[in-house]
Amino acid sequence: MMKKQLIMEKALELFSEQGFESTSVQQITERCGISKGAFYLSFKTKEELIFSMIDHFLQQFIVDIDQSVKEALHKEDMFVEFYKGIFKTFQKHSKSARMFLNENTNPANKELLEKVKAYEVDMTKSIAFMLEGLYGETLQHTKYDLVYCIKGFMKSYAEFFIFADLRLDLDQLAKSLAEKTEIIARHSTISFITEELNQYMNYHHEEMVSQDKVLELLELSIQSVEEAIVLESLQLLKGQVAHQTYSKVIIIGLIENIRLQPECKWQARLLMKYFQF
Amino acid sequence: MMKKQLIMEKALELFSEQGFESTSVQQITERCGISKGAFYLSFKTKEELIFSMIDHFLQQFIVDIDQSVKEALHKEDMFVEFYKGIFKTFQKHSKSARMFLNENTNPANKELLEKVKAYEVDMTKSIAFMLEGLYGETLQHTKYDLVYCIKGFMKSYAEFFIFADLRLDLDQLAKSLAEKTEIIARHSTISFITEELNQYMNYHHEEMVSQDKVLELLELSIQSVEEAIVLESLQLLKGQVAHQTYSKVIIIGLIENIRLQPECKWQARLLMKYFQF
DNA sequence: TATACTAATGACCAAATAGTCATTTGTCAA
DNA sequence: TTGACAAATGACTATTTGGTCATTAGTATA
Repeated sequence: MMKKQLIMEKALELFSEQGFESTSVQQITERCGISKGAFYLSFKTKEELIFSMIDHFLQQFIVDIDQSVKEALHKEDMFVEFYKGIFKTFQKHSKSARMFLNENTNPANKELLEKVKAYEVDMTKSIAFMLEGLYGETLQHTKYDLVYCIKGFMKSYAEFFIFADLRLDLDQLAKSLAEKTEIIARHSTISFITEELNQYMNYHHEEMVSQDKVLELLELSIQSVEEAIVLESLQLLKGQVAHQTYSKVIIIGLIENIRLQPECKWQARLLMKYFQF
Repeated sequence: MMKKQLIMEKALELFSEQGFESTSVQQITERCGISKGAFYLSFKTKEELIFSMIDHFLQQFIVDIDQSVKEALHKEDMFVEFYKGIFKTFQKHSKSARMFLNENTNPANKELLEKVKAYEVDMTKSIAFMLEGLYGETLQHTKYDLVYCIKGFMKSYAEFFIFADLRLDLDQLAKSLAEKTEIIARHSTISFITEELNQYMNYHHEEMVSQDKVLELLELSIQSVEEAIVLESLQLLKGQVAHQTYSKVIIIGLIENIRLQPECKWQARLLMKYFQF
């Protein structure tokens, strides 16, 4: 449905400018050039719009961050690549990023906060995964602190991307932060965040990957995808989620088939989680 | 006026729970146990309340941070002391901190954003000042990056204080972050934030210290302070702001007289700025 | 007790809010 | 041209919002 897309895009602008609470449905419909009734044909309530938006935009955002991690992994200058990817994502999705940063502290709505937190946990885990890839066991007890340092760097330097419209030297920034990250990784000895504390802060908020949820999302993709191979892979995967049939290697292959399709990136991610690969 | 205090305190609770926009005057008056009319005897509008609150609570907050810096300066474990002070402040003013973090990204109101940003700039300068004290010129071109790293650490670890109610080992946390900070200071060579970029991000938002503003705030203190020495110092300082009379050393002495009075801490800070000491 | 004054109340207002629904418009195939 | 169906409209409602003001309660002085 094209209308939904339009509404979400214009709403994102308004939300990133004013926040959720101070944006009215009226304003949204005005900016879209549609009537109030038309809005309620696409979304049952204003809340439903907000939740849809969080899923829609933060999924894109997280998938890109994930991609940065994956591409950076095992490269010579892993952290440089990582930070470059991160901040490119910040530039590309600056409106989403702003909304993300705005509303993840503002607990006007408990459920909403949980949802945003869940995405942040996702990001946290991506970073931890990257560190494990590079340092293996050698980092062990300072790992989580390093994760929080990296997140701190991201949040602090995000200011430059989100609140000012500047031409910035991304390479220089990435090099600068990569150096700092490596230095900490190599020299830091005193840790604060224990395994347990990390568990408490993260797993606590983690979103469940339920069978129903996965099936629902797969169905959504199936209806919007055209390409034959992708479509068939999705259908097979849907069958697999309902009743296990194929072996691990086949499933991975099927996920690989859909992974690059823009509409399926999140589904691919979720399936990996669901099958615990 | 006692009513004002009561309203601001209860409003702080509500704002830190729900944010500005989703808190109504009705809710505030209910929690205070007063009528709607009584509210408007203390504040002309809801906006005036918000602005008063930002000044009231963020001034306390910044003064405490400042104090942490001052007390830490030149000590053996400067950074440990600094971080300990910072996070104690976070615990003590957790509601203010939450409001601060909530609303400094949410530009529902431009003026409000400017005000909150101005306080953040204040904090940034405090940290820069501390670094200058410790490293002098040796740090020069990586100084501002270090400031942003420290701010990043603060923001990232603030999560533990503001969104969870945990018993935390502050000493361990302070040691851990101090070590990281020192490591970066000592080993980092690649900088990103130039003098100019820092100027652009900070001085841009800096709040003017106008004569009128200082006089107004001094008058406010004069009316609320009882102690003779403090009161007389305030009056002399007010005269001094209006027409220069005394020498620098005398003025500093007078500021010293008022500095420890809780109601005057912010005034002391502002006077130092105003006279450019 | 009578007077004067301030502090506090809550019914009231206009404006804005999220959400509804009878009606109109647009677009097909027959 | 007609009829059937979906898409879109905007006047409407019920509720909530920030803010006002005639009235009342409380208190101190004469």
